[in-house]
Amino acid sequence: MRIHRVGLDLDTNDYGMNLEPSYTMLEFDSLRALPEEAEPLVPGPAPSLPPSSGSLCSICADRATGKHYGAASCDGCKGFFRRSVRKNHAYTCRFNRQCVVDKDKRNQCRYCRLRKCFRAGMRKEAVQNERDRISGQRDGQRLGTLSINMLLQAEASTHQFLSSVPGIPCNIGMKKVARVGDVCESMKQQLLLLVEWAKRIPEFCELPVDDRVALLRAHSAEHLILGVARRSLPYNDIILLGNDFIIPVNGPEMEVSKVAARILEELVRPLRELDVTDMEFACLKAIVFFAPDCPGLLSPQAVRQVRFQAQVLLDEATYEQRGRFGELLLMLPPLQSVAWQMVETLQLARLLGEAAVDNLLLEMLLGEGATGARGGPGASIGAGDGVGVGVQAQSKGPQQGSNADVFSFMSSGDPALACGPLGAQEMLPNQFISVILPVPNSLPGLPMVLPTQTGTEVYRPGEDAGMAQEMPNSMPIPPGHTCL
Amino acid sequence: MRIHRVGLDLDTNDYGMNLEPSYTMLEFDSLRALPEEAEPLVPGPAPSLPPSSGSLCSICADRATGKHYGAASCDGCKGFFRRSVRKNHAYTCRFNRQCVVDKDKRNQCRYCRLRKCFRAGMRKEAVQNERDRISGQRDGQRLGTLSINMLLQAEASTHQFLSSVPGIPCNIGMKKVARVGDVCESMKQQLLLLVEWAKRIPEFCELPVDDRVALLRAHSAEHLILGVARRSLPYNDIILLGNDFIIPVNGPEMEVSKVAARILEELVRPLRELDVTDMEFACLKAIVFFAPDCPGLLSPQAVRQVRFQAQVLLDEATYEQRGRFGELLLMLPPLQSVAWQMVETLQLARLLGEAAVDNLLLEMLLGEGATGARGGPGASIGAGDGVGVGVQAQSKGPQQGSNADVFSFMSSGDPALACGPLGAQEMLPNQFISVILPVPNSLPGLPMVLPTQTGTEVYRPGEDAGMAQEMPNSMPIPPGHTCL
DNA sequence: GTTCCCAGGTCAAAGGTCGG
DNA sequence: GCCGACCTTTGACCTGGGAA
Repeated sequence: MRIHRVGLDLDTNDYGMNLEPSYTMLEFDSLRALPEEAEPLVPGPAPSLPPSSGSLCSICADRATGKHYGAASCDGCKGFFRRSVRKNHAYTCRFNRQCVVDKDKRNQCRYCRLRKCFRAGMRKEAVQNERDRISGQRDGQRLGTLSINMLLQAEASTHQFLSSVPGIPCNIGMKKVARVGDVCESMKQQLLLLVEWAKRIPEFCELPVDDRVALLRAHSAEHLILGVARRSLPYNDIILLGNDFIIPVNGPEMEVSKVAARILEELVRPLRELDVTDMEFACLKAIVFFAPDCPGLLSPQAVRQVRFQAQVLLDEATYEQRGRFGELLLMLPPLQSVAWQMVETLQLARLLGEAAVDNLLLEMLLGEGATGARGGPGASIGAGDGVGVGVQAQSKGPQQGSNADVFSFMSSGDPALACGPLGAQEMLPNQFISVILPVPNSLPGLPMVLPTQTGTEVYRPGEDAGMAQEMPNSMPIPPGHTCL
Repeated sequence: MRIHRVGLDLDTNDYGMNLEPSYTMLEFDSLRALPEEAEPLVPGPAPSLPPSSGSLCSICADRATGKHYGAASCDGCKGFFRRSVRKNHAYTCRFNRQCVVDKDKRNQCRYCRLRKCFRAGMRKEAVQNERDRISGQRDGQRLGTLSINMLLQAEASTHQFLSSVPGIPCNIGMKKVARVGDVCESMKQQLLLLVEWAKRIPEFCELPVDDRVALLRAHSAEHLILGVARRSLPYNDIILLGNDFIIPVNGPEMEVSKVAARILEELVRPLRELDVTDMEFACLKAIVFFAPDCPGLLSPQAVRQVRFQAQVLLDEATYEQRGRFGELLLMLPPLQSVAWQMVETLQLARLLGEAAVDNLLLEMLLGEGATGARGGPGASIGAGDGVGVGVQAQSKGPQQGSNADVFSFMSSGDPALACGPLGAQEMLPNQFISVILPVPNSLPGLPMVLPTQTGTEVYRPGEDAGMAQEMPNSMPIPPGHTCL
């Protein structure tokens, strides 16, 4: 703005350069050469002098609304000048370039009108670049196909079984200290909820079944820890399990309490200091889940894309606080570290006969052939010694009767260290798939918030792709319509 | 000048504006450039402007009028931020949320402008309601002292011993395949360079000595992997060690090659796809290094602040590409995972008697009482069985003769799993400290890139703070001026 | 007291909108 | 698609309070 004023005369000069020398309107020129006080004089044949009412448009003598682009002008000439300059219009005069430009006839010759704008002192340079639109339509945060709302819904669906509302502290004096069996039971519950959660993510459902299994196995321990950390946000010296048991940092089970202490110290505390929100948690969970490094993935690029969307969603959900996005993502290495210690502890407890480890836990947390074992502690303890052959048939989960009967998930005799990053998917047991991928029968009627989306319909090439259909809002997924 | 102008004005009169705009533009530009350039030189009413380039708006690079809401900014961005916060505006980007925000284009996307305001450090809370001021809210929000240039310099200092320039592929046909001893030798070299690197970071030098030791130990394995991944960026089927040996993915040492394969697959490949820059590497290294979760830290908050600065630097360095910052940070969990597998492999090789592991490696990679062991594979193998008591005295490192003689780093009989997160620092061996913390004598004369900065001078409250002095450019750190 | 910094505010003149 | 009456946003400039 300041520069405009300083350079005003010079700016005007420039306009002279591209005007045709054949035409001159000397009377106007002489006016322009004078200081700006001369402007109100109306040039040319206009007989009626402007009385006293201040400002007339120096182009068309209409009422001026102020100075625009260097000349007192009306809104019409202002807009005309802006449009002409913006679009770089090149008009031609159909007559003799002597057209009268006044309020009535100003639209009869654009060439002469624009020329008069310049002569009145309007400057090209005063027209700015296009700006952002004013009328904002919120499109909601969506990127690709992933949306915050969808993640929040998926998250909400896993809280329906909770006795307490997350984030609301309960009276912990009422709660019992978990024994090893309680811990395992809670873990199993949470793993089943993780499967339910994943099924709510359309991007997950569209993956090949082997990839779905691989993703579910790969970071299940981290999801358990993430969940317990979130649940424990209101507390200081205990962590709260999903089945309402607690683990005190100074509890009787040394190893377990040490994991609890790390959860509190390395996860709960920083998360509480950040005051992490539901949206952020939802994004973090998806980021952890869609790990493209997970071994044996058939379509790692698809997974990478989903994670990319999730991390950009988190970025956008946190952009109001500098550094917040980074701090949240930097929770993930300690999350991984704590998760591995948890698995190690579980492994140890199992080896010492302290814990009867459920098959689902065996498969998802301690199983080999997937990331959970590779490089993690599961690799070092118990994986190379025939663990997992002796099978306990248990299906005491309250939710959808687990039809896992017998696992025979030992396949290669490799020591876990030697487990390569690829080629693991073909040894996934069918039973495992059947455990974690049942059709969700009569899910509670969570409204589908995205009406324009195709809901949870699934494209299954070669199978029942033709069955894909639009689902109405607020309708539960019908029985038999599989997400997978 | 005035005559000139009049002449141009005459020209103005009748040229059609549709003729040869390019010519005029050039003419105009040359004219207009003069006053603009001359403006700052005018001594007249100029209010003591800082003549140096110090005050640019950190959002749009226009001239800043001071700090506003936490960030150096111009009046435009200041007003924009205030209006946006006051009215609780929710903008939408019409493009890809990557819009350039500079002086010319700052009005083209309000979403991206507001986002950049936040990224530059503006805080909602600094905008007040109505007229009432929040008393005593004079918040420094002191942005740290960490700078990209300093990190780049520290990084450069560790490349001085390299035979090949990083990033430039060499003829790998000339290189020898590493045997286990070569690998260990390279690791030791790199660990010593890590110590040198750390000493170049003033923030590191200001930490208590115990914290310095803890940080050096905590993530040394990750630094080795990060370094080797970077070095191997140009290659496909080998990784390149620091001592110029290579490890092929299909080499004779199965376990080693498997780690190499993971490095290539999970780190080198994504890093190459991102086309990671030196600046980004430097930031990542600092982010990994300053890990506040590292156990036994006396001043975790100080470490956390340094890491915060580093991650904000990385964020700012990657601003142009949406999602890039997140993708870079998401390299860290696989880095940790691969590092642990590497340590596990080393541990295994040592137990099997295949490798003679140097004391430094023992201490920094396999040592207990620090993060390296906690939750990682070092915890599962070899830590609980008396390993580490039998000590080999080796000091064959070519650089600065390692005066590490005997370690006795077993202290508590705890099984590794039980290693608590706190209270580990008092059992650090003095020898270790003396190995890694010598005063750097006569460092090579790397030019100080930031002339206005205070170089590497150290503020040491209570000690020799008075000695802090401006150091001239291109002057090596004088002998006896310790960073530690 | 004086100066500086950074909150607040103002309003001319840019911008955009959208029925005609 | 342009026009232009009508509305919003921008930012240069200003005021004032508190701290040094």
